[in-house]
Amino acid sequence: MLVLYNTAKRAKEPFVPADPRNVGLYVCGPTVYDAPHVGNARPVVVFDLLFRLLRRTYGEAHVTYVRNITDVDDKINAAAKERNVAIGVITAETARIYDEDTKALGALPPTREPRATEHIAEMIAMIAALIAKGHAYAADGHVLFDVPSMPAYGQLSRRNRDEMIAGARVEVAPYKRDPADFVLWKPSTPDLPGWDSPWGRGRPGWHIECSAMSRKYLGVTFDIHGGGRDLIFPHHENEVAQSTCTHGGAPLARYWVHNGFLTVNGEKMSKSLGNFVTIRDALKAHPGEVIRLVLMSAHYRQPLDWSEDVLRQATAMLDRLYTALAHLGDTAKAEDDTLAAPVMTALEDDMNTPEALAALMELAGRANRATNAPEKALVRAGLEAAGAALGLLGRDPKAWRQGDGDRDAGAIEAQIAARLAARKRKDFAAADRIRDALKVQGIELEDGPTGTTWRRARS
RNA sequence: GGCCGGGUGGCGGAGUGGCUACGCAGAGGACUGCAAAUCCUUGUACACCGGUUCGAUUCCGGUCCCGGCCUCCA
Repeated sequence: MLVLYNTAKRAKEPFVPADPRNVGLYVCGPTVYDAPHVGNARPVVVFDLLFRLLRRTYGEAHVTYVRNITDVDDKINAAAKERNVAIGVITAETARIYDEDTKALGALPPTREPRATEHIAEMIAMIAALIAKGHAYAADGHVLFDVPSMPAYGQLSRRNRDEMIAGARVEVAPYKRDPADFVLWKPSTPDLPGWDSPWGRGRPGWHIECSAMSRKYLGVTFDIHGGGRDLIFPHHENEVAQSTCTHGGAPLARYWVHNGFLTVNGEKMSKSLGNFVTIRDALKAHPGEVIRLVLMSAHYRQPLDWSEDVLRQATAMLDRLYTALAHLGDTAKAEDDTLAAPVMTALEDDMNTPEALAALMELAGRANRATNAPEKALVRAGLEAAGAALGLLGRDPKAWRQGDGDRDAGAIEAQIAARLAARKRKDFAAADRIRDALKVQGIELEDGPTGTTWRRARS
């Protein structure tokens, strides 16, 4: 039984889909104006984990995961202007990088990745419906959502209108009837992207795309809406307002799941603070699997501090796991994967990845202790099932330990053979010289009962 | 100012009203020609002050500190 912490209730709840044959998950995706950083990777990994969990429970064909791509936004316009290239160049390039980076982190592609610019008509229709129902109004070329028209506004983020107005740090635009009103549509000057609409040529506000696209691909009410916790307000609150008012009060999402931040020295990693590392740069120094494991090393709702030390620790954990797999040799896995159960149970408890990883490490210990084939087969089945649930351990242990570029393998094997010969004639000094020479090159030797194996040391 | 989170051993990080996960690092032992890998053993932890309780790290109240949202933000 999957249990999730529902932000709307501020409590853990059993997850029961409205229709188990058609489970819907919507996650706010990237605004494609700049290469994503590791903080942006956190929800990618967290919701990939949830996607895997749902698919495992309800069947791959019965889960729809939608993650949008926001390709119309003022930051994109600014980036295009700054680099003096067309907007389409920026969005295409950034979307490509995002795709490559998320793939490198072992994230499955979502079922759908709709783009905002391809759903302008749906947004216009929704805005028109909101105006018709008295929840929005046109003013000065803009269309605004009329917050006072919705008494329940603020439930998700648990803040009321008065507090927001009192705490507002921004000047209220003159065309707003109420300070809390937010933009659904805004006018575009000729140099900016724009679409014809009943309110003139313009472009959508920030929140409306998610309301329009989730409706189109998942329906009026769907199961889970996810994103970073910084989206709770205003983005998700406003999505709720737009969608429920368009749909006569039908709720937007039944469960809301929000991930905590990645921090650096305790502070949120963000573009504006400048304390970010792009996924791309992180991948230059570490395998994607290491980064993925780091992002799972803390519970998803907790802050997670990004540092060299956590990367080192995640690398050590993967070394241990892949060494354990190697220890199982070529024993085929058993049919029975019940040994993965503790990992699954931990994941079903609001995606408790630290506990799941602890259980996984215990399986590694068991693999190392296993002496007979039936037990090895059982442990392998457990490790593989648990690895698949976590999106880890998909590589060949030998490839992990020795690296993909095997260009030196022949030379290394030759050195190992020479050392073996030296050991046979008890010339340990010569044998150790060979081992030390390899070590300088980052090659570590391990003598086992079935011979000597080697691996590349990782920092 | 308003609203939210969080403070766990050298480090990362779960969890629990009483039996102190897991990993990394450290120590001792086994194995090894010596190592490495592996196995076994091992350590003083729960911000502070009160309260409830037979008993609190875990519940309640307060204090201090850190972070987040209220503006673009995963």
